[in-house]
Amino acid sequence: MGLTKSEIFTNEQNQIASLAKAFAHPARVAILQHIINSNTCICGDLVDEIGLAQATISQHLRELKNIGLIKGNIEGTSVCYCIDENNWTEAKHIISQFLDYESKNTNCC
Amino acid sequence: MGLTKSEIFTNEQNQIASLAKAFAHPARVAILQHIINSNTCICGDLVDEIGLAQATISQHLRELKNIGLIKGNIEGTSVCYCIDENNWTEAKHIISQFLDYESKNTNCC
DNA sequence: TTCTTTTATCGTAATATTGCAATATAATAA
DNA sequence: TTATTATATTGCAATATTACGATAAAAGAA
Repeated sequence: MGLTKSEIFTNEQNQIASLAKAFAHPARVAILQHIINSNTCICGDLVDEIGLAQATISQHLRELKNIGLIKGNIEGTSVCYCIDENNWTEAKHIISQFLDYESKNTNCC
Repeated sequence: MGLTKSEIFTNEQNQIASLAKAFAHPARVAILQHIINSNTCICGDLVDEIGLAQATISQHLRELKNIGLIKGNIEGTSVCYCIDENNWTEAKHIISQFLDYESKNTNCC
């Protein structure tokens, strides 16, 4: 047990859940907000601004990169991270569509 | 370790992460979609329609109820679950606002 | 009352996540 | 070359999540 039964759900359900999981930790939310709001997006800056160890930040960055929300460009010894705009927009659409429902069941509950 | 350091993040960051966590499992996405799309929202129907044990569905329902996305009304021996429209709308706004960013850094990366 | 139905909770095993020290890797500087 | 700097990876401990059988609780039926 303890293993999510992905195979019994639709691709859409699994995709929504995967995207939501990327946003489901405050450190990753903070990382994304920092990348969005600052003009620089150097990994080391994130370590300074967020109070977590370098290894931890790097791990969260990898998760965000794996799901495609950010991408990293090597600049000398540093890495500049930024939002992958295409994937971000797609993610926004998928989640918005899921959240955007018009109530039909005014008689229920 | 293994404990999220909530205290180093803003309330907004923690709130976004908590909401996202509710959507971060396909079973909960499926439950919400079923509640939204069907006219009935009886717990037992969800157990039949989704291929998970009754205890597991009940556990997911509790998580969704705890965060306020759904509410349950007792109807005889069954429980009718439905979306908490006010909280759902609020959650939608919080997440949409987070996802809705206009790119400023065309020169970055 | 007892039986049935429905949902919730408990207990537990398996797996996943979080966090960090230590270390490895890669690029540049001296 | 050897240092230095920045990031990634490894390994591990602590905690959280997922899933389900067993059982409890609550309401109605017999």
